Amino acid sequence: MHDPRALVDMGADAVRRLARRGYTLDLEGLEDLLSRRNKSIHRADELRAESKRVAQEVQSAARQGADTGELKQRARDIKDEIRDVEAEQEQLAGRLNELMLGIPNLPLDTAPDGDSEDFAVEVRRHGDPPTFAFPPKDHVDLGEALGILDFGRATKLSGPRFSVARGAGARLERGLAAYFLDLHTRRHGYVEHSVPFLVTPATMTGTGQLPKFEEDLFKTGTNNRDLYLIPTAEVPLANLHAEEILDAGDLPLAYTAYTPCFRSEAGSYGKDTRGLIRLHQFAKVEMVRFCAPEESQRELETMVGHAEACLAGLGLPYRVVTLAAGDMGFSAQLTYDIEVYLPGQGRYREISSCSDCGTFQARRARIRSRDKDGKRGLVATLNGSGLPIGRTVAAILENNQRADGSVVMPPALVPYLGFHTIAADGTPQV
RNA sequence: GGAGGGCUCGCCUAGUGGCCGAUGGCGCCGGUCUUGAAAACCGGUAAGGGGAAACUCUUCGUGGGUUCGAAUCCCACGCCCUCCGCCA
Repeated sequence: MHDPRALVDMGADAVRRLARRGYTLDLEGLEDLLSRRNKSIHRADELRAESKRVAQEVQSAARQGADTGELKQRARDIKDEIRDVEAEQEQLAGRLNELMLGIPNLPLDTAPDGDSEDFAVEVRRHGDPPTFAFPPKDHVDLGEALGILDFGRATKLSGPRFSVARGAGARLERGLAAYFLDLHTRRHGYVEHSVPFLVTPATMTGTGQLPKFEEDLFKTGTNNRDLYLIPTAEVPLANLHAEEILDAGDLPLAYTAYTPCFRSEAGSYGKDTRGLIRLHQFAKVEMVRFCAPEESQRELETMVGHAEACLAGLGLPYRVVTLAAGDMGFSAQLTYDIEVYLPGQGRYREISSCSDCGTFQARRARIRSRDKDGKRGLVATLNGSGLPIGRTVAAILENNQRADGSVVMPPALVPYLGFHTIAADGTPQV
């Protein structure tokens, strides 16, 4: 969310930047609504001040034994008027809030033009796509042949877009999670958290999923409580400090959590229906950082580095791209995607998304800081995947497959797995 | 699910209808003193809205209500604690 005043002051520049992501800002409408709300606030303030004065007069009149009947009547009249003005004020404030909650973050000018992934600009590449002396299989064929992935039974249990991992496959998932968490906590300075997977509407609003994207979420309504399943650990992690004032000296804060993620994938019918790429439930290690707003762009570079370290450590070829202004998430002002090479598809696919949200989420969730001089301000929030387990499993299987159908594990992972190869029959080779 | 107790400005705490946006202590910040530090003493120290500013309004868990006037009275809800039941 933006400060409505700041948006109005930015004027045409705000309109231009929002237009880059396909949002048409009605600047005059906003200005008008803001000024009407402010006038209403001012009027209500005046009336309340008057009402206080009259109450004082009643008291002093009563002390002197004078008749208070007339004064009391006047106070009652003022109260009625206050009621009316406050109702108007509430209505205007509600409309303004609703409008503000629906305006996406302002893309930085460093984000390229465009409205889809086709306009992403490559920043750098790491590693080379492997070459095979045989036609490489995709992770579904590999995983099912090895008996470590079972999509058929997942569908039996829950319908499409779910997965079951078995034996060495399940162990691979668990090992990856431990590997990523160790990397972030021991080498990158993140504090590991274990967080709720069900959160309130207010929490979902803090990070920007609500009110606009409810259809992307799974919702529960048990015992008259509306709770949503988290689509990413970014939601509980970034909201940890909602309504708080952090000590500026403690920044930056770096948090990580390993959680399942639940996404309805509404509107993606027929897209990536095969395999581990797009599921209703997947597991992910997430990174979240809180920092001073002026540090956020540098912090984003740092965080991308942490995500890259995950891939580099596993020996997976990847590239980093800057997302186009119109392709970024609602809360982001700049996003880098990391794409891993998938031999089964013969191309790079998104495996991590690292976003600088500036103060956009902090204003929604009211996450502030106070420096030594007592000066208060909003913090900046950043989030990045580091990394999703399913897509990483797919990348390892496809990149490390051998002609006989066996798969070699990345050396860095061996201590976490207890085996170095998954044999063609699915047996882990110690 | 049942019974009781609680929720005040970072923490603890005073406050049972008006001069209370709210007492005191701790903590924190600044100053005096000191070679420096500690101690002592003095001063400051909640958040938010509106306003260029002066200033003003709101907030004592949340929402309603009574009243000219509510931290204080009434109602509902939420959260926390203790005990009972159930449960991983």
